[in-house]
Amino acid sequence: MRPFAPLVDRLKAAGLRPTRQRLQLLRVLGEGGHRHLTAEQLSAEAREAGLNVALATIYNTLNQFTQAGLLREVVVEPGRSYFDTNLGPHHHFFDESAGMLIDIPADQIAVAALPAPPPGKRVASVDVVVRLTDS
Amino acid sequence: MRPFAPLVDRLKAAGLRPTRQRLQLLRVLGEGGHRHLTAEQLSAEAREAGLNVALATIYNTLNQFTQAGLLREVVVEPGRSYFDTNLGPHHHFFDESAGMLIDIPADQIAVAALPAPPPGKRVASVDVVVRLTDS
DNA sequence: ATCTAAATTGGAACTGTTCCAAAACTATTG
DNA sequence: CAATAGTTTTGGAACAGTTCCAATTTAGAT
Repeated sequence: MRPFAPLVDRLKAAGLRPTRQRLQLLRVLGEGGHRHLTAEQLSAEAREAGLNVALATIYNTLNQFTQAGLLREVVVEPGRSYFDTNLGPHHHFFDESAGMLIDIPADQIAVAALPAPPPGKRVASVDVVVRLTDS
Repeated sequence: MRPFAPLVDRLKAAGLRPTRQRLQLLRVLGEGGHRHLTAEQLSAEAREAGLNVALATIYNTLNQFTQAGLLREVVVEPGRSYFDTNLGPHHHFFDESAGMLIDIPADQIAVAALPAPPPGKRVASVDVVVRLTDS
């Protein structure tokens, strides 16, 4: 059989049908540790890997994966979304000039004493972005 | 014709010519405490106030003010920028469903033990965004 | 195999923002 | 306060990233 079995299970567990495109993209995303990719970057990698996946599918898939908890969206720049394969608790350096994100392990930043959220609301996430410039 | 004097000074101090549009927008921005506005929102407020300022000028001005340190840009949503009139150190709640920002005073969030930035880079800012959803 | 619902596709549409050349303005100088 | 030079403003076109759409293809169940 194919070596896709674990990926298939991963998609099924997330409530997503294991289609060819989703499997291929999941595999590309999983290559080489934790990564931060934009839609265009993923599209380019898929093309390099010989896959041909429509850009609309890239967007659909990234959004579905995010919704399903297989990815996390990181918003650091207006007009562009990054998708993070690191699902554990952590934060980010953002190098604006390079447009690159670097993980910061959660235990290296202590966020203490969060004020209570407004009534009727609850905290969904706490995102810390440390912006970098050349020095 | 002189209730504008302090605003004129503020612009000059920032190295910006005190043009009619910049003065008018600076005044709108200064009304009613600290605020978080998008370009469209500022444009709408200006229109309501009877000013007519081109959208391109709104964008130019917001960017110039940000550059000059009269505003701060807050990135919480892909595809839309918020501009913050609160220049002091602080962080934000972001209510995604309402698209609204709420200030969190700096002393209510303790960010400790930041790791060293990569070589050749320095920390430009530390932005904490606490995302809210309905509970 | 057949069938139905879901996913993919390419392209058009849409949103927020920036760019552009022309016109209007601000500051300076005589 | 007039002429001038350099900025700023303007409306519209252009642009980037993303979403939408109708038609086609595919997955999973019968």
